[in-house]
Amino acid sequence: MIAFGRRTGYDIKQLVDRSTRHFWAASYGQIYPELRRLEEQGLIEGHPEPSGGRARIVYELTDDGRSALDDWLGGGPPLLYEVRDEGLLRLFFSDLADPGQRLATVHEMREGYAAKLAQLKALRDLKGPEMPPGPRLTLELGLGLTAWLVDWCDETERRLEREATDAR
Amino acid sequence: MIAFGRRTGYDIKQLVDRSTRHFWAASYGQIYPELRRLEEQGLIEGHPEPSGGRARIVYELTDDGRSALDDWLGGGPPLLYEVRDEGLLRLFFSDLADPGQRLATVHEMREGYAAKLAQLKALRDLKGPEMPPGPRLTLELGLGLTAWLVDWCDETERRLEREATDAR
DNA sequence: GCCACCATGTAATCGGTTACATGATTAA
DNA sequence: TTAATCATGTAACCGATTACATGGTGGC
Repeated sequence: MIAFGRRTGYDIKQLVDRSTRHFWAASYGQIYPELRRLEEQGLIEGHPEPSGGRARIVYELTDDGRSALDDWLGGGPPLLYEVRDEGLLRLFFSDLADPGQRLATVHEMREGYAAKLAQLKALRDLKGPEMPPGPRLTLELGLGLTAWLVDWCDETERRLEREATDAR
Repeated sequence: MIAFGRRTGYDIKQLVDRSTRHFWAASYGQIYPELRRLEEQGLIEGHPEPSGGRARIVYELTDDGRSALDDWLGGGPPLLYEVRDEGLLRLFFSDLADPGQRLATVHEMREGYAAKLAQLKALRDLKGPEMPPGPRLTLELGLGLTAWLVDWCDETERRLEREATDAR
């Protein structure tokens, strides 16, 4: 985020929430200590620039930081990929509950995915078409993927309903 | 997992790796201490059942455990949903690298998703059609979702290649 | 005899969240 | 004047991973 331009910790938090949040979140409790660590390592540099009487530290990338970034961008070690989806967990164990419960769980999942989809759409409409290719691509993927999830839930709900009536 | 039948910690680890791993992973370092905590809370009960000279503790659900499970299955608090995808992170920041890098990143992502898809397919072929509906549904979703991701990467690779040649 | 598998566990550490504390600035 | 926003930070805790340590069993 700092490589895109000089940033405060606060800036970074806002940016993350408006861009990478759906596949990589961050909290203040993570950001501020990390900024200190990165500065100790000489990868970034903080400059106090109070705005009025309000404390403010703007960070920028050092040459070392830039080359560390380039290393990471250039790839190498396998890419981390992790998902935690409690809805799916509930669905997995749904054979342990009464039959109607499964349909309710899928519906709950659908609501969750739909809410996420709405957030991503709002983001797209807010940022508009003047986005750089990188952020644009990740947003497009997020929109497509989440829409797929909503559709899957819809189809599965219908299938479960059909099966339930067939069984009668 | 214990609700599906009596299990050792080792059993649980194997099961998780063969079923929920793609949306909810667990390690020994998490499982064994958690079994102790659940027993302290009276939700499960461990019975030492050595197999030969090999130590072995089989756990089963108590009535309290069963009703705690039912509460969770019945829903309530919003479902946790978290993703960490380093490939997407790299793609997001790809405007900071040279143009060709983006294509390489998308390709790397494709390889990762394809590997995951292969694992899920192996799981399906292994377990076959005699799966209960819950596990079957989550596996189907995993397969569909991961296939969608592979397709997205393929399409995006083609799009980026086309744009690169058009620009010349 | 050896290797894959069964089986249990812990110590160190990590990455991260939650909740709190503080206070200035700006726009309605 | 008051609410939203800008801005920094920490303490307590949590959930989890990694790496290690140990040893028995079963099949080739």
